[in-house]
Amino acid sequence: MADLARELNVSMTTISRALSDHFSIGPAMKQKVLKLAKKYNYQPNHMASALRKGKSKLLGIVVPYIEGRFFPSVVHGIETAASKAGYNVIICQSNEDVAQERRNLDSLLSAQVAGVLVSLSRTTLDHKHFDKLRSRGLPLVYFDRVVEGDNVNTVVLDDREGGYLSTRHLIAQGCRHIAHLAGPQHLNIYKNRRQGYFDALREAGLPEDESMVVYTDMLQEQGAAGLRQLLALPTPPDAVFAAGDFCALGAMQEARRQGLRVPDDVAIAGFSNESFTLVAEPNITTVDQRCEEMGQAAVRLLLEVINSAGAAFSPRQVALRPELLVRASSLRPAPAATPVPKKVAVSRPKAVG
Amino acid sequence: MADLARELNVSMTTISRALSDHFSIGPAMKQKVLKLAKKYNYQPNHMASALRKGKSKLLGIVVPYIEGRFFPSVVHGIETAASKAGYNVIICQSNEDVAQERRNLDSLLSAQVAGVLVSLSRTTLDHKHFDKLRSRGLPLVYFDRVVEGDNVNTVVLDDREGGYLSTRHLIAQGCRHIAHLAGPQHLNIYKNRRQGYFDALREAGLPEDESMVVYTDMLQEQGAAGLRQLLALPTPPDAVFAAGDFCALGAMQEARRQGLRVPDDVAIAGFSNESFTLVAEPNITTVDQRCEEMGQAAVRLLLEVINSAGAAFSPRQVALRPELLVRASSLRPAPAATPVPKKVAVSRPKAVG
DNA sequence: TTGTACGCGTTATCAA
DNA sequence: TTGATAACGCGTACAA
Repeated sequence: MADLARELNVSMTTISRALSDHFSIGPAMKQKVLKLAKKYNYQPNHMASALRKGKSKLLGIVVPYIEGRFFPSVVHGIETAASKAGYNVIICQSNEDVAQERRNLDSLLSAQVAGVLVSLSRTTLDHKHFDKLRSRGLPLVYFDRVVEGDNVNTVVLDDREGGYLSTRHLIAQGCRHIAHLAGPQHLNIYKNRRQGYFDALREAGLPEDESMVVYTDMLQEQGAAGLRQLLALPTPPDAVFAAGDFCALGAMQEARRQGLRVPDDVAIAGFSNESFTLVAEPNITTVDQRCEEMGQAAVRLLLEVINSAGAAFSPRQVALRPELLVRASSLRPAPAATPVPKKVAVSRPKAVG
Repeated sequence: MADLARELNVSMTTISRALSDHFSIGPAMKQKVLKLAKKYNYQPNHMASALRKGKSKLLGIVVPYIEGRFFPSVVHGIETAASKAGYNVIICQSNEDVAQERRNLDSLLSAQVAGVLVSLSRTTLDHKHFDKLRSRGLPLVYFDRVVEGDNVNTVVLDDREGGYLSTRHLIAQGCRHIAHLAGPQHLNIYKNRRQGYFDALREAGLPEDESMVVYTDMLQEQGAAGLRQLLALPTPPDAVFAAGDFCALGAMQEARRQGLRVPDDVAIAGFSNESFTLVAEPNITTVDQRCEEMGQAAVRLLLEVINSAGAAFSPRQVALRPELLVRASSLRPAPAATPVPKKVAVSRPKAVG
């Protein structure tokens, strides 16, 4: 600060230059300043700097909530990547409420963040409120729960591929009547998981039967109820692909209540790699969502947009490749009785960015 | 901004007063300004305001990491409470590393936060680096992993009480040889859980036997190894109180591998209310840590310090009351054979703030 | 009730 | 290579 300038009999300009590693500064002077700064343990005021430069080192995050396995892990990835790049993160929760989401955006706007990372609330149907960011030129990246289209920056798991891999695995285990416990179809993630399920069935020449699909909100009880409903069909399923682990757990518990063996009588696969999938008996087959990678990819993309400052940046959509984790709940005792059907066009994974 | 002032032919001062609800402002004028502000959707610049007033609306959080059940839930509570009070939160991870923790503090200092909430890293042995905050008059509250002493603000779970309740419950179930899987004793939480365990034994007139305590890092495998070690004793335990759920899970799995029935042959209780405790078979008895309440209490305390601005504030230590969740893993078929010993002095819960 | 003038800490611009 | 000056957006004495 001014103290340093006085003590060294130079101007504040010189101090500023020394500290910010400006090119026009003598190495000798620079060392002197830095040394004295240490001694007084000078702490730069990011606010003043941001105010002057119009650029802060803050990123905003808006998530529906910070709980469960997914969002905390993504936030973990975001914070790690941001911190590495010299940014701090401000975190906001929308509590699955659009109105709150709107307030979050205003709040971040006021905090002068350099960019925003968003995962949409469940009740967000239109996204006019994000135009406010656009009009201020604030870089924006959606992750996981995204706005669809090619004029936005997004980072998602390739959920279709996840559903595809999972269902294909069940087919390879010899299952021929595979049911699906689906989630709310207005969310891209559940829509795509269902699509992957159908893609795998079609590829294997199995019927795409809507009566084998039960729509739920992915709750544990709904998984149980869903399976009950499916078992009452003329041809009950010999496998279930659930779009979420809680739902899969509910189904598995219900199966055992009904005296069925898992995976022998009915194989089960979930989605999300919740920690309890390794605790349940039998361990539940699931799909890992690469939470941390998603956070890091989102930050990487956001920083690219920020650093492209002005230079027209064409929006990018990144899809991460999911990982199928095969566990006991879907592993038939006499495995691979049926060879894996060979891939055809429809099975190609989407481009991975 | 200036635009509004020009449009209304008044000074910026007037605008400022209208927006900040100053007392000396005409209601008519105030309405006009607010209306125009909406129209232009004016967004206050918190940085400029903070710079001018020397007070920001930002709180800093430093946690070891954002994963698992505990920290995300506390952060959830913190963000909720802070947001309600008009604050935003900046979150930092120390990754269990003191050096990183130090950098986090510098970072928050530079961001001009109004106060800091900290849960210490595992490798933090001294805490001189927090003096830097003190010397700048920055309010500081520790939570969960705290500095001990009465000259700091802390919010913790009453871990001693948790250990006590858990052990007392096992005794009431008729168990007489109760072992303890303990955690690193330099962390207050594990030290206190162990203390509660001993308190309950003493109260019931049972021997306090160090050979029944195995020290671990609370990992699942260590729980299994710990139980193996205990079962090799001349008088093997008929119950185990583990200071963490992962450890309890490992012990339970090991018990079943050895052909023992849980809880009949050995009863098991854990700590933390991890979500898998409800998935494991049998469900695991555990202690809920009131994560969200902890976050909210920490924010409440921090805001008190902030608002006491200058007025000498005497540090406070808050302890939250834990909740014992009794599940099948510790519930003997013929329960309450032994009456609960009556409480004596040592069993009194500590004051709850 | 309103306006004027200045300063918070930093940096960009221009001149030396 | 360095210095003087103004400005970022807002809030607050003080005067009107």
